[in-house]
Amino acid sequence: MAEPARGPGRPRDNSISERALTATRELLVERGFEATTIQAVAEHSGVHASAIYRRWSSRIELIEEATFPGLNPVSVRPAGDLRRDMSRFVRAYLGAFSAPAARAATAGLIAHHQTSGRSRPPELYLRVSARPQFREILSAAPPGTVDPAVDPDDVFDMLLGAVLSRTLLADAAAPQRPVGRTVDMILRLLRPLEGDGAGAGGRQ
Amino acid sequence: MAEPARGPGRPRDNSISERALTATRELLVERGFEATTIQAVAEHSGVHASAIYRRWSSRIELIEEATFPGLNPVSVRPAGDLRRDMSRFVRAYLGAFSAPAARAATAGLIAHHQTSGRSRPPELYLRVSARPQFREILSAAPPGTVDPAVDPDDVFDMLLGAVLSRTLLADAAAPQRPVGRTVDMILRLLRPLEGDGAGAGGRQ
Amino acid sequence: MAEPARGPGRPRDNSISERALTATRELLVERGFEATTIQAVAEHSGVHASAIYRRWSSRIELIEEATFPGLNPVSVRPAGDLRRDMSRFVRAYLGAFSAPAARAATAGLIAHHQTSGRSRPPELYLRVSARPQFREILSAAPPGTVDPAVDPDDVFDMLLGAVLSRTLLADAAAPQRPVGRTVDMILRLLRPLEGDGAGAGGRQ
Amino acid sequence: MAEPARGPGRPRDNSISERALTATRELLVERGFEATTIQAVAEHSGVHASAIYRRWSSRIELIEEATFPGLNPVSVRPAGDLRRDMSRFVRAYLGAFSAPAARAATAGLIAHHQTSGRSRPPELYLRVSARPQFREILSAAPPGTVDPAVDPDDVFDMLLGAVLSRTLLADAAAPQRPVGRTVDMILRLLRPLEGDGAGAGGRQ
DNA sequence: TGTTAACCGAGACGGTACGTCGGGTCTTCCG
DNA sequence: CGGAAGACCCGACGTACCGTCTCGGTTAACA
Repeated sequence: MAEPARGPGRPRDNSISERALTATRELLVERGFEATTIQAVAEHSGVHASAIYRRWSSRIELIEEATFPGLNPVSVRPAGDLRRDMSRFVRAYLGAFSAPAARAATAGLIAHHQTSGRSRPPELYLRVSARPQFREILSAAPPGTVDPAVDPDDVFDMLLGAVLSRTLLADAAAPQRPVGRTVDMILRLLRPLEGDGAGAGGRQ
Repeated sequence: MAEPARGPGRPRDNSISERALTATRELLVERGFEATTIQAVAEHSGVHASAIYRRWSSRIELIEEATFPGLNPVSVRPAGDLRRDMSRFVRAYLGAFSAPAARAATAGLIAHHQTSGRSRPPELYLRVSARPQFREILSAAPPGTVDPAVDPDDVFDMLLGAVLSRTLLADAAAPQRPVGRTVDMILRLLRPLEGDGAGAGGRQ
Repeated sequence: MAEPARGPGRPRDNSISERALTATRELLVERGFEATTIQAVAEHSGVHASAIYRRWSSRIELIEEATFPGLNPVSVRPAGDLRRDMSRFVRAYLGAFSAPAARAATAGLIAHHQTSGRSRPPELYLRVSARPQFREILSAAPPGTVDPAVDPDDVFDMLLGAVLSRTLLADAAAPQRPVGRTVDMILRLLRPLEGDGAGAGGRQ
Repeated sequence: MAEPARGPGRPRDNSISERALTATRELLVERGFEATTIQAVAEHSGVHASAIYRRWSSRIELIEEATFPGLNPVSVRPAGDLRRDMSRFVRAYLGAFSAPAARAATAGLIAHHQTSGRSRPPELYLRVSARPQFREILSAAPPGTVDPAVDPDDVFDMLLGAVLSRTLLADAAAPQRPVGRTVDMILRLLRPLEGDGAGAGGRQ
């Protein structure tokens, strides 16, 4: 967004960045995270490796930008209709991780960030901007729609299951579970208990 | 399990395997998945690298055996009390992933298996023997306790969220969310809808 | 020499050339031939590398100009007094190589010119204008002073030993052998043999 | 000489060392010192670069061993006949530097050792074991043959001129000046002055 | 009591990727 | 047009792991 300052010196050739990012995504899909080395990207894209190092300080940063550019996967204004809002949110949230390259990269990125430097918190990719958004949607829901006894964070963790099970674990070739089913599950979790609330949940 | 044939020749020194596995776990915790190389394990354990290659054909196999030996994380006989059975199951299931070394290895192993060889299906570590077990518990529940409209696989995916969010994303130093909360969530999902069942779930 | 045409446009800043050459000499002395890269000169002098490339087409040319500008190390008119003429010549000749920067550069320049391009003949730095001059001095010597059986080139080669042993091989910190000793050696070589000339030299 | 200890572990493949050294010499002659990189040696010899790094810690060490193995160029027992002894010595000494690969490497090696580390003194290649040897020959000469007023080191420096002028400066294709001429020059330097010794050389 | 076969350590081997640095060329902005 | 800045391709550098291999030297079970 916005040209990068444009000072003196030869400007960067944008097509080089694009070629590198595209090649990165292709390699992620075709050969996987481990094989997506800077050398391989250079060879596959025709860009010289040093031009890649000039832009990204490591292969991790390259892969991050190729798969999660900007890092703001979800941005939905709640309208007050719980099912409708949730449906849009889940669709957008899942969408950020459903691109083939993102699917191929997520586990590797998490593995990397669990350890080194902790430059970015490991859960960045999955929670950032999404968890607050999720809470916002719940706040906007009509009174009586959401059980106040339920912790939104607990529900959000459940939603993560749907995301990660599709992203990391499901066979890439298999058909994805439809999004609507996941929304139903979330709504089930939020629904207030009838009667006295002594049914399933309540303790602990 | 079962001694390895025991023909002529010098038998393997079991203490070497143990030292290697222990060092592997220590390195996973202290330095993370990427830094847990065979060379590092050799150096840290005092075992020579070739003795490690004699036992495990790659660093991935070494890490797998060090963190998920046997690969049967859960084994619970359902007793028919849904809350009680589910509580024991979730506790056992989470337990398999809560060891520090397993936490440090899971993402890396998933990343590896997403691609290469597909020797083992990627979701192995998380579903194997657990998904059928989960269904079994639901089957054993008293009639009327579990909504027949709910797909057990959808619920299981939600449970994965609780597992993975603790395993991969949460800060290792932060306190873990208590297991009971997760069990409540699962039971909420399974609870039949009052009235006609056309409430929250049903469409799509 | 002579201003460079002075057409339209901004004239060259001469101080830049000087700063670069000075920095080159300093780097040669402080860090040696290999470390005297164009990048290092740019950094050390505050002159941008591209301004250096505008003036010299390679680092070799830069170093050459910094250490042997003009390439006419010796220029002595012989007066006919052999010892006096030779003394002045040797002093001037050695002087051309005794500057610290020249000492540090000579071997590297020779190594470069042995191979590449042969743009300049490799022995340039050591013989050009000096070998003819040397012969001239011998011609100007009074008859009977110089043995006609001696090949001036052979003697000049010997003189090179004194030069190179000081330039390339002697420890920079060690005291230099005095010039007079070298002159004595040269004169010994030139002195005619007494008697029949059947003494030391003569055959071959 | 003498097998290299033969400890445990897989022994080194000697043919690899030989192939590398041979390729190094070939590249020195054909492409020169600067182009004799470890990569080029690897490619030209078919030996993998890592096998080269296992034996030599830098390209300088590789080139040193390829051109001056053992570093004892001269080893002559003086017999007491000055001309004969000197002739054998000069022949051997020149021989050490006359191999085409040595000619191509010497200047570069000197340039390198002038600076870095000073692991080996720069003049090593030219003086080691030769300067003492030279003095020994002079000592063994019959009395009256060598002028005691002459400093052997001064004479040796002159000899270096003959060596270096052939090694570094002469065109590789040109015919070499015959060795006998150089021996004559040396003997001229050593010859005692007739009469009182106050002739050509004396003081200063 | 030997054989024999597998173990163990050590370390060489050909590979691949890493990230850095220097080389020259070229392109842009500013004075 | 000169000068600073910096991107561009290129290639060498030396390090670290990978997984395979060949050794010399144990160490047991078996004949």
